[in-house]
Amino acid sequence: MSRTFERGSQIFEDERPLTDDWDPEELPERDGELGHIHNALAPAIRDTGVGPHNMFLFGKTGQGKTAGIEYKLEDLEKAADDAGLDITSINYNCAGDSSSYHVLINLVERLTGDNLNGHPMSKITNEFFEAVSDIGGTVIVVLDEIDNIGTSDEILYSIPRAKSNGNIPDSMHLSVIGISNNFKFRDNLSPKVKDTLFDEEIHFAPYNATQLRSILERRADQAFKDGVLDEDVIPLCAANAAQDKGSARQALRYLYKAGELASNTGNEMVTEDHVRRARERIDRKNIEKGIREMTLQDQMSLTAVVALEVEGSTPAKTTELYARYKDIAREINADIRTQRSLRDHLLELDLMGVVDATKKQTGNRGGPHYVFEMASDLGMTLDILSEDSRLGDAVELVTTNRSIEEYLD
DNA sequence: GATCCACTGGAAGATAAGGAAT
DNA sequence: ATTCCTTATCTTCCAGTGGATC
Repeated sequence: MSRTFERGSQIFEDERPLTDDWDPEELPERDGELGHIHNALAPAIRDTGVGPHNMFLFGKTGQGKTAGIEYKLEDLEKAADDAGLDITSINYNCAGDSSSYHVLINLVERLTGDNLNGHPMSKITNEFFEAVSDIGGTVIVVLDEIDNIGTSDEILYSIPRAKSNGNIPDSMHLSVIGISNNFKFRDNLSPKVKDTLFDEEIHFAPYNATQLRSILERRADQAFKDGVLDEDVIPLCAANAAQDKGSARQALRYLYKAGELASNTGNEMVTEDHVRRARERIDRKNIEKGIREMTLQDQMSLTAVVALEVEGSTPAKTTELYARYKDIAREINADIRTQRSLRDHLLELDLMGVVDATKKQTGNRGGPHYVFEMASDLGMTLDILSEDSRLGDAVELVTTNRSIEEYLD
């Protein structure tokens, strides 16, 4: 069977609004947060001696943090033009930089064209402030995904203090806006950075199903041809994403994939069934990626949860999981860690969203303890784990145990 | 209501691996 | 090649928690 490539689509009018790098024209679902940002930026336009406040935006991925700040900065620059004020924003994404040093080098390269890699930190810092001084007026540095710099947070300290340290002229303003989806990063920052940086902390809470629905509707309007979406398609995508992470990005992926499935198979309508299949594929990809990137210890911990889940004995306590974990580690000849360590791994898996950890205060012996169970799809997880070259044997053992038990029943 | 117990959470120190400096 | 530094990951240890038990 041979297919010819065809121009145009029965389904899509314009696919761009469904992709990650689309800049939305409005964000009504984020009115509250945008209001906060507005207030924090407002001093720049008032021009009464103070620059815009430093800000820290945090919230999980796909909550409109980046889109929100870009949206307000655009507003601000327009207002500055009208008012004849000199305001410049520098947008920088720290993904791929592992320290303040890297970030500064790349910022300097972007501003001056010189790559100063290898030079001492102090020279690079000076070079950066000189470049900023050349721009003059009000300069706002936006550092997206700032958590990548880990604990080397000098840059977050030096930018807010630039004026009082005499690095830039008194006549100008320099502020920094940090964006992060990692809550731990915020807690681990050094106290002096917290002092200087957090004039404003703005939290982006996950979208609920209704909000996701209106976001999807707006994008779908532009992306799809009229009337090709079954009426349940958008609510289903929204509900699925809301239940999981509350991420707009995720909801859009479901919708886009569903559209592609319909388009590729020559259907004229996108149906609920397409959404279901799109979701299965995307979720499986996500779980696969997550598991592949785990350390062996994480994978074995997960296998232990899977094993007990298969037997129907979840939610299970740490001790029960530890016994199973030891069996698994022995089976594949891996190092056996302590129970304390396993607990940390299990809690780590909880953060990733693969398993669910619940803290209980009751129990036949009292005192606090955790119970763990699977959060992601058991069948898919089992499938993916058993494909692993090393863990496969252990997984087989787990499933064989089940068949023996079923036999005994 | 004192004591017990299974578990937690945090700290301190050990160990290994990777990178930079010498 | 060797030494030093940093970072990540574990282990060991132990006080703290709070319902169960006597």
